[in-house]
Amino acid sequence: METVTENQEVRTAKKLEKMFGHIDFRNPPELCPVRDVMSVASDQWSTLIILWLGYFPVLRFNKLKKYVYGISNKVLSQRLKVLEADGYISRNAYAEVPIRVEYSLTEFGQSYVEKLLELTEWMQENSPKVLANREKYGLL
Amino acid sequence: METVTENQEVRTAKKLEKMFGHIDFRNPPELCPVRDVMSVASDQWSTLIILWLGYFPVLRFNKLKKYVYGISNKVLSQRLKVLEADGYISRNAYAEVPIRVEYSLTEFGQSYVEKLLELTEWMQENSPKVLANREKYGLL
DNA sequence: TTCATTTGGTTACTTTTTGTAACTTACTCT
DNA sequence: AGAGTAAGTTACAAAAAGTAACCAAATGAA
Repeated sequence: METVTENQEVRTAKKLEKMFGHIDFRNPPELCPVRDVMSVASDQWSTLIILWLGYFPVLRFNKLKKYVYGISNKVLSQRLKVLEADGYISRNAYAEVPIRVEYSLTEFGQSYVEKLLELTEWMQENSPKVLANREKYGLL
Repeated sequence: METVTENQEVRTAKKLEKMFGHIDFRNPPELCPVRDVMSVASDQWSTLIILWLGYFPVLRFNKLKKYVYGISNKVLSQRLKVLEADGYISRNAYAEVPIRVEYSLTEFGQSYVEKLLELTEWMQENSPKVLANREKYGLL
């Protein structure tokens, strides 16, 4: 089992240093809002919602529910509210009957989905490794 | 309120198409393991653990608990087991008294932390916007 | 006229996941 | 003998998530 090389360690440490300075993750959430912001945006359901809104420019409640397989009305509606409050998505309701409500990414949400796609891409490439690791670990 | 431009939409859609093809997120988790793999790795506590292990090459249980502010023994121990099973971290126990257990990233974990750092960097840059959005939304 | 249908949710209730804090093991130091 | 230490575990309480029934308001069908 290889340990981390000095170079790798230093490189990563410098990056983290630059990013967090003195307000690092050791602080409680009140003093480290990044933690809170991140936990909303990278929540399992939120990421799926955002990915689907990156795929289709506009989606209505029931379409979202269909694409985000397995989500409940309750959680979908909660997450949409929070994501709207945080500025990732916008909600537009039209006074038709039955009512029509359209959700879409804001520009800010667009910029986030780009990042999220990179992470997802990594996941897509590497999930076979993870599954293989799980198998191996299961045998121990 | 700007809607998404055609270009942006098409670009993102192509990326998602390339990435997921027919086994997309509409499928239940059994058929879409990426969802499951991702929900483990991007869990709030897991990301903090991994970031800290990217910062320090080796950390013992109680140090991790100190850095990952607010985590409980129970959850820390659960997450460490899962992250080990998934291949991100390795656990080395030394039969001293009291026992010494060292956690560190595997090479695979190193490659993940790089991606995670990019996302975190985006969060660090953009969390002020999110906080501002929340304020604004709160007034409505 | 009465009844079923539609969308975008909400509500009450159950189950699962988290958090809290006390406890454990095994050896060493006072 | 009693206290301390590291790395957890365990029992119990609180919070979050899942389930499924319900709602409003108008439209179309019987």
